[in-house]
Amino acid sequence: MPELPEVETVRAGLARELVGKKVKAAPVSDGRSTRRHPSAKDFRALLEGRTVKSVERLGKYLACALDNGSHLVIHLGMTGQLLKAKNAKVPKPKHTHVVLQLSSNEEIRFADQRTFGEMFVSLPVGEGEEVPISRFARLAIGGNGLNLRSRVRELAHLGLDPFEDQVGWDRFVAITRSRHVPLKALLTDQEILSGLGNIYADEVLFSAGLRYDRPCDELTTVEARRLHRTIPEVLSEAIKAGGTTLSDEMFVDLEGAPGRYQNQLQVHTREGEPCPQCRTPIERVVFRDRSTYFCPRCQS
DNA sequence: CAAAATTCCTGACTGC
DNA sequence: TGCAGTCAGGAATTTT
Repeated sequence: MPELPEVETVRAGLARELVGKKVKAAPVSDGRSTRRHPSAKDFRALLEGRTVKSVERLGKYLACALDNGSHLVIHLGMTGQLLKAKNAKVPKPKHTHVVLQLSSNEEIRFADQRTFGEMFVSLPVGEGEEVPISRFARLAIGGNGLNLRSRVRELAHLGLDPFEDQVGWDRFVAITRSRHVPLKALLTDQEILSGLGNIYADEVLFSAGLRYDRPCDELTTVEARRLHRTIPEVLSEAIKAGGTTLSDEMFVDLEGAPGRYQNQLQVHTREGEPCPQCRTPIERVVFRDRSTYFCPRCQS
């Protein structure tokens, strides 16, 4: 459930708490969270003793640059949480799978009930090594060779990030015409656009006045431009509100505080409630095995 | 090749 | 009270 606004909220917290600190030890109690490494030992060996230089975000991924050129990459999956603790004595939350023990004696705990999330250390890209970048990511990277995609090979496949890669409407319109899928499938395909998930795809489509099942290559130029403009508008409002915490209370920031954007959702999780624009009841349909909420009157 | 379906996972909730 | 069934969905993998 963490999507771009939630991940950005966590990034800002990590930038405050982690930058300049050394990871003394990183014990792993559930290897599923470090599954990209052959064993938890390998993960620990690559991370322990390293100092964090910066914390970046691309799509729903976090990448902490380390002092030897590696990156600690984190994805929260559905239920992943990063929680700060003053010291090791503070009781660990349920489902804590990895603990970053810092030189300050503080800890960052990674808890993840459903284990869809992960952490891994990405080794530096060698000199002259070419990282294969997808067609859509190439549109995003432009002439920027310092882009995170070229420094972290595991993130090279990610499509346009609405904030990290700001493409003009003409390029965006071309992207909407490059595939023939329902609009919501386009918005949530991380290899085309990165950062949108089920919640914000619904919210963006409502704000743009477009139905989830419109074929993406049949939008008029005016409609595609409206969509292009709406994406960063909705996401930046959600970031301002600290992200969305639904009733499962799975998303919290580093301090354990929930977001506030759930109070501003226009349609998502609001089945049967009146549309904020026209008072028509919001509908819920199952689309591609996921819930989709929309206004049948305002969205076409 | 693109698009759609399946799989992973656990806790909350529903109905009997 | 217990218990089987259902639901939630990000992304890798498999199938069409």
